[in-house]
Amino acid sequence: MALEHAILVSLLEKPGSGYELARRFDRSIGYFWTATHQQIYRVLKRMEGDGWVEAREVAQQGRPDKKHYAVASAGRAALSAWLHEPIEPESVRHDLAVKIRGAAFGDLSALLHEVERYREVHSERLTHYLAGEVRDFTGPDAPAEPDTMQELQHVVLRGGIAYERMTLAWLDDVLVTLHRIGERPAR
Amino acid sequence: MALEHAILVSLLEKPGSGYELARRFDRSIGYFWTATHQQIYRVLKRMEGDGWVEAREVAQQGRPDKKHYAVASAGRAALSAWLHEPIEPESVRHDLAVKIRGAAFGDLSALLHEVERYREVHSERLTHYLAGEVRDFTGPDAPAEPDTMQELQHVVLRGGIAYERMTLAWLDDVLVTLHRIGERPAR
DNA sequence: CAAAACATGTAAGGAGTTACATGATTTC
DNA sequence: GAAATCATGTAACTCCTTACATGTTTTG
Repeated sequence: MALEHAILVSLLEKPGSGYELARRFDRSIGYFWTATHQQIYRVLKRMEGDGWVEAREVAQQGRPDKKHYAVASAGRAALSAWLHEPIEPESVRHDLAVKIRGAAFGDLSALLHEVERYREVHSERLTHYLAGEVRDFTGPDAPAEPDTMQELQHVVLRGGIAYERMTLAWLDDVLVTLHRIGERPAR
Repeated sequence: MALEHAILVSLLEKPGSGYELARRFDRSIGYFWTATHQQIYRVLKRMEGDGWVEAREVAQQGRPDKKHYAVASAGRAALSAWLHEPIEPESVRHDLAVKIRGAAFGDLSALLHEVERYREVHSERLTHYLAGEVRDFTGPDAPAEPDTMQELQHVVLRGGIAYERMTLAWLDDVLVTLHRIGERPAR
C-alpha cells in the first residue's frame, strides 16, 4: 500500500487541501499513482487520526471551508520507515496484452482498432510529459541549478517519457505484426 | 476487470485445472496479469456458474481429484464481446517513483539500495524473457512457420522484453542522478 | 525424513471503484 | 442559463491479499 505514502510525498512537496491533492493526482504525482477524491478524503481522515498529518480549517468567503493539511513529524517518520522497507517490484496488469493473446480466438480487426486507440492515448501522454519537462526542467523558465527535490522529480518524469516512447514503439510492432498476419494466407 | 478474460484466453490456449492455471499465472500469462490460486478458484467457480467454462471431474490415483476446465461457447462469446469493448489504458501504480520523490525528504542511501534491488529483479526478468523467446520463437526448436496464436504470443513477449530493457536503462539513469546529487555541494 | 509438488478450498480484511449527495461561485 | 470549478463527504460493492486448512506423493 502506498497511497498514504504518495500523499505524504505530495504534502511534503507542498501542503494543501484534500481537493488540491485530488487535482494533483490527476497530473504530477498522478502519472505514477492514481487516486480518486473519495479515496483521498478517506485516507486523509485516517492519516489525521494516526497523527501523520495535521489539519487546519480555513474559512473562505463564497467557498466552502477547506482543511489545509501539512505533514506532522509522525508522518515524516512513517515515510522514512517506508523508504527503508524493501518492496517487491509491482505486479503488472496489462489489459492490452490479454486482448492481444485473446485476439487469436476472436476478431483481429477489433484488436486493430483498440491498438490504434492506445497509440493515440500514449502519444498524447508523451506530448504532455515532454511539455512538462520543458516547462519545469529544461526550458528558459526552469531553475538553472535544480535542488534535490527537482532533480528527483525530473528523473521520475524521464522515466515516464521513456515508458511512453517504449510503449509507442511496441504498439507499432503490434500493428506491423497484425498486418503481417492479415496479409498472409491462412494456415 | 480482466481476470475472467485472462483465464478465458489461457484456457483457450490450453484447457486445464485451476491448479494448472495458477501455475501459468506464475509465468507466461502471469507476466502481464497476476493472480493467486485463491482468486483463480473463486473466479473459476463463478465462471462455471455463468456457463463460461465447463468442468469435468478427473479422478486420479494417489492425487486429489482435479477439475479439468474448458471454455464453453458462452465464454467464447464473452471474450469476443470484451475484445470489442474499448478499454482505457490502465492507470499506473509505481511504488518506486513515489519512493524516489519521497527520498528528497528522507534518506537517499536507503533509496540507492532499493534502486539496486529493483535493478537486479528487472535484470533477472529480462534474462528469463529472452530465454523464453529463444525457446519458443527464435531458437532451433521453434516452429519455422508460426501460427496466429504464436505470432501474437511472441509480440506480447517482445513487449515484455522492451519494458524490461527500458526499465533497466531508466534505473541506470536514476543511479547516475543519485550519484550526481551525492557528489555535489549541498545547496 | 523433510521439502516441494499436486490439488482445492474458506475466511477476514484492506483497497479501489462507482454512484449518490450537497451547494455556492465563476466562467462561457 | 448551463457547465465547470471549488470543496467535502457517505454508501455499496467489487476486487485483491494474506492467512489458515487439509492431505497425499514424489523428489532430494
